[in-house]
Amino acid sequence: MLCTLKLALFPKRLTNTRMDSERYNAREAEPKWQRIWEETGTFRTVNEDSRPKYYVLEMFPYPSGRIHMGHVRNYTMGDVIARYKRAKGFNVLHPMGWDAFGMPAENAAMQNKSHPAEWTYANIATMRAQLKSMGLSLDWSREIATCDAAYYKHQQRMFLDFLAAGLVDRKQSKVNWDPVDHTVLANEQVIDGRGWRSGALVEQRELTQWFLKISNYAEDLLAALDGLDRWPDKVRLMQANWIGRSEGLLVRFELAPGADSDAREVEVYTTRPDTLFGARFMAISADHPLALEQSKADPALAEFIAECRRMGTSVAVLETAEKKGYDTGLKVHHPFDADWTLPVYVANFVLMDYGTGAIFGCPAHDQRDLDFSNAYGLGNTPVVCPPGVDPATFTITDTAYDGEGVLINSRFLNGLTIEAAKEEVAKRLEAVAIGNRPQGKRQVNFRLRDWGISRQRYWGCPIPIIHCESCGPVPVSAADLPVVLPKDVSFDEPGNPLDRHPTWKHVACPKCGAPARRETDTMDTFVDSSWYFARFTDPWDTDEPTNPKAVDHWLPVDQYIGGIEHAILHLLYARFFTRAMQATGHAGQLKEPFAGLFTQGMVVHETYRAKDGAWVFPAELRFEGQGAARCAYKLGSGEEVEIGAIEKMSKSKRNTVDPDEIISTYGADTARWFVLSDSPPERDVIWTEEGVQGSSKFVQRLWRLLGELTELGGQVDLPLPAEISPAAAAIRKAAHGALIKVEEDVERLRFNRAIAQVHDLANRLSAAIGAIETETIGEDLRFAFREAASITIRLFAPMMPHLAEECWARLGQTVLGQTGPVSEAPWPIADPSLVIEDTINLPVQVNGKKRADLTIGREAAQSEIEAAALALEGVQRALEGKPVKKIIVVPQRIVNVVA
RNA sequence: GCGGACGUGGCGAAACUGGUAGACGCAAAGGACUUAAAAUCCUUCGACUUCGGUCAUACGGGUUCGAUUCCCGUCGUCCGCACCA
Repeated sequence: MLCTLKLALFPKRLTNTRMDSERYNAREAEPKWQRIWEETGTFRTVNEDSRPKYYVLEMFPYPSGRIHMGHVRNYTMGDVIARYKRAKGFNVLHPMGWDAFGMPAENAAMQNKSHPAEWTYANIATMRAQLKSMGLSLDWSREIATCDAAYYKHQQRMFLDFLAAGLVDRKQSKVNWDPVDHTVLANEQVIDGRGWRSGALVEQRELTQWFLKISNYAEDLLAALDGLDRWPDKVRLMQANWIGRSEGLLVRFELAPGADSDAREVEVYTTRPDTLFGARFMAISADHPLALEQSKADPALAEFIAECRRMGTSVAVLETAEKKGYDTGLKVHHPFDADWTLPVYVANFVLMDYGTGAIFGCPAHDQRDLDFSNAYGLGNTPVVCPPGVDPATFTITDTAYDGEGVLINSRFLNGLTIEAAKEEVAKRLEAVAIGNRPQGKRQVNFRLRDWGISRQRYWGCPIPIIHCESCGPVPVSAADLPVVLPKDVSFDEPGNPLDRHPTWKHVACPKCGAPARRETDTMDTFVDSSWYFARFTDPWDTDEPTNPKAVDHWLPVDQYIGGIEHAILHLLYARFFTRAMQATGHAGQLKEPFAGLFTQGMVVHETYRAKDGAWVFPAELRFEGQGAARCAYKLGSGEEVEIGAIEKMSKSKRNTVDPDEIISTYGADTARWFVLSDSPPERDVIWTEEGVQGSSKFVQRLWRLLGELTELGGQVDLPLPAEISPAAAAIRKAAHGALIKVEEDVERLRFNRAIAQVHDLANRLSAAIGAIETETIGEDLRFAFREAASITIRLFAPMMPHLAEECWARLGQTVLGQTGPVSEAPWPIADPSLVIEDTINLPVQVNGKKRADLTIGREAAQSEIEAAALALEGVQRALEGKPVKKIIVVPQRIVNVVA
């Protein structure tokens, strides 16, 4: 646009017109190549192929409306890998789909009176076109959308299979209720006491829910993390913490006689049985059956329990909440001493859903117990004495001791280490029986809870269950799948439209035929994304969710790429689903879904704020000055706005840059190059206008450089002559050296380094061109130029595929025998011998400080190097006549003279 | 509170397994070309310097011939988990 306008205004600028025509025109070239790739099916992948497979996958997007820069970064990285692996001879699977169910579609429906399906499919169409304009090497023939009945019918089928396999549970439980979205949230979806999507403070409610029994696999999900050696340690650690394994002991405490209770005992779970002789009280949860029983005859206790329930579970509440308790008057016997009784409190800090909902309190060695004990005057008994402290004087007042030590005040445990004492207690309590059960039992506990998947929403996968008065919940028969969402729904009022639909839920019981009612809850959308990677391997199968042959062929995903925000939720669910699918015959031999995981950083941008506090888009601003003096002004009014912190691009802060605008202004290659260039891929990248312009300039520079190389390379493709000039050797060295490094960097996903290598190569080739006299170009130089052009194009082709195609096509006009697009060309083969030189440069240090450089034969003997190093002027000066003690020569690296 | 990561020029960053600290890019300064601008090309670019060097990888120690890299401590930033018994 700008160019043509200029030409119209200044028609006399003929020289510039010529210059303009020599510029690379991304706006013409990019759609052209995208069309060619599509028409020739360049990136279509066939399952039956003799080449080794490589499955590269980026986390599929939610069709929110338009793609953002985070998508551009994510999909560019995946595309570089896909294109590189394709060039390396792999049969690459690189599919794309849509995580299409979810709340925003319903919110949009409420606001715009449009149907969620309409909204979603329109967004998919927009975003598909946007992704295509990025030039991604995707196999669009495998595209899936999770909101298609063709997809979710398989999900319903797997739900039924999981149900039959005992992997589904229906139970009443306390759930996290999001009062804004009017739906239940899984534990994983509650962040700091708030809904992960709505940000609303989560409430506790009792509801009957469907659960997937992820806790069945807790042990395996934890243990298998060790084998995921191509996952970031951080993610593995986060998952391990989330699963939260602990080894402990179940201990039964008998109720002392005289208690008015049906219960005979209270069981506690402890990881510190060694501190049993430090016990001062027992505390049970407000939801513990014994507490509930006792409250029936004790109104004060009932009130206390109600108070506990009213208390929120948000961080703020928990941090400030006092440790409160209510003495039930009940007593329990100490397991090792029938004459020793402990009072039983109902306490607000004991959780019903961890362990047994009851603990014994050892104030001396647990801060929380100590706070409680001090508040209620229960005292404490130190039983672990820190090393070097006299047991006789060791006391605890305000700070519990939870470190290492030796047991004291503990009868038969005295003198033992903590570990030995734990073992001794376990052994003794296992040997004692109460009734026909031992008093103690070792138990491994997990923090991981089962995955509640019921959501009171419309736009999700219907749970294929029918509730019958007499038969209970009855699975829909597989032949009746899919249970399709009704289209005629209204979003006029809050709540679940499925539930208030006039006819949809009224069906006959599949078992007895009596009138019954459909389950109106739909599945958590994380279910949809827990198996899509498997569906991609054969998305055409209409009968089965997956084709086990295709699953076994393609999976695990060799390289999965996405944001760190999915470190627990999606990645843990997908790992669980893989196991559940395997148990039900849907996942072949697959153990883990993602062999390699990479979590990329975000795209961040400066924020701008007007005087009235409103956020301003960068596109609405012009900038003046630099550094501290840099200012931003609104384009229309000229009002100065405040330049704020660099933050994640977000619509609310208006610090976004629209990929479409960047692509139409600079081209997709520029955008791709920029998001890869500045920062390491796992770190955040700061989007700047200068940076994009830099990338754009480099696109033009490569276009010119390759034009020159192509021209200098000549018209024929003769072999390399025997006689090679130093200039030609230098060019070959630069090209092959860069090739070796780029290959290594791309393999290790260090795209920023790979890009630096391409820059460096361009600098070297420019310098080489500048240094030669055009008349003296011999066949050796021509060969070197042709070779350098061919290598360079293929090096940057994964990052900037359109530019590469244009350069490749131009080169193909001069070099005989080169046909086809660069997207189908093999990766160049490096010749390492070209990079090795006869003489090397060795830095020489004296006492660890560099004093000189030594240029010496590559294979020089140690004695030769030592003598030459000592003879250097810089070394002699630094030695100041001091005698040399020894000389360290690290071959090919460094010489250090120690004086 | 528990667990983890990180800290390098004006900025984004490199530096392999302990071996020349700052590759590459951005920004900046100077120059060439131009009536001028853009674009392009060339040069400079950690600090100090008596031009020999000296000091520099958050700070303080240690190991080593040699430390951005390994160890200990301090400070700071970020992330995850959090009444988990």
